[in-house]
Amino acid sequence: MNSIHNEGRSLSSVKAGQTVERLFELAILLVDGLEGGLASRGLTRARAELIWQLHHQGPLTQRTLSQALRCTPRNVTTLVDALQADGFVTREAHPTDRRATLVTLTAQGRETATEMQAGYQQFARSLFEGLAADDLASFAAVLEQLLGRLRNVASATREQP
Amino acid sequence: MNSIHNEGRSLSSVKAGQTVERLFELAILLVDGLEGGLASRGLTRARAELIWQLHHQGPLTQRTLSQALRCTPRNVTTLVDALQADGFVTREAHPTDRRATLVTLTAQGRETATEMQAGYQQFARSLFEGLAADDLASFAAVLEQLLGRLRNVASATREQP
DNA sequence: TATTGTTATACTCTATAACTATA
DNA sequence: TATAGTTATAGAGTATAACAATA
Repeated sequence: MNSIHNEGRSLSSVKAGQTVERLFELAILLVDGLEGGLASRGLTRARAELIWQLHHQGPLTQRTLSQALRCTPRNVTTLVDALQADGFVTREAHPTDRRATLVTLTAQGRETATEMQAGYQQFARSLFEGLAADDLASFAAVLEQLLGRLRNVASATREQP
Repeated sequence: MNSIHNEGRSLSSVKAGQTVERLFELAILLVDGLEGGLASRGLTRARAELIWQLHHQGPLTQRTLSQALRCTPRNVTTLVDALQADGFVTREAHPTDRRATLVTLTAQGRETATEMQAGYQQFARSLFEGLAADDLASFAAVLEQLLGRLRNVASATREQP
């Protein structure tokens, strides 16, 4: 008797658990796939994110980069060192603040960023290829809801950890 | 004129790109949230995954663990060293193969695994709370399709990198 | 001869703390 | 005094290669 009474709730609960499992699996596959593509260009995820920021925002100080990447200034030093050694970025003098350095993409860095962007869009198209527009739209809508909840949790956690 | 002709395809393409961006954001939030919870128990993601395997499959050799975790045997040595030092696992003699060691959860390890599982289910319920069963079902269906594609890509990449 | 786990070594990401040059 | 970036040091995950004990 209880089984009938609880059926809806139990099923939803099980479904929710399974779906979260799938979401985690998806997360892992996405990140792994991304890193595989980056490795073939001699990049790691952290270094690629730095290039990505510069590509979208133009030259930035290391201070700004450390905030954009949510890591310490010391960490940015290491990343920029590596990217500079591999020819992706240069350190330029800041026009008005002699303490700061402007990290700037080289031609090679810009080319790499452009390739990453193209690969990303190609990946997006192939992932959803053949999916009905309606299905994509409703999937995206639920995804947006989930993201809203998660962003709230994340920002609350950052403020009061 | 071209804009009308291409509208459907362009819109889908844009939507696909946006949705992939959201998927990546979701992946990051999921992993970050997970790691926050683990850190409060003195665990890292890699160590938690090892505990998770033992919890679901019982005592395993390090060889088997290295395959389950997709990392080198050497890496497993480091993880087991750390987990053993913190009291989560022990190394036991293999009953028939004197080369192998069986990594086994301690009482503390089992308790931690149980807590992780409870937290995971709680998280799953709260993430989907209030979402209509239909929406959840169709979301899960699309998710399953995407996973199918990604798994193919991933396994193909592993075999011919 | 093949397999299990280890020592040795190295690279990457990350962090805190102390310090230099500049604002 | 505060800020930008560095040196110094450390922990964690990961990898390859060489080696021991055992199968």
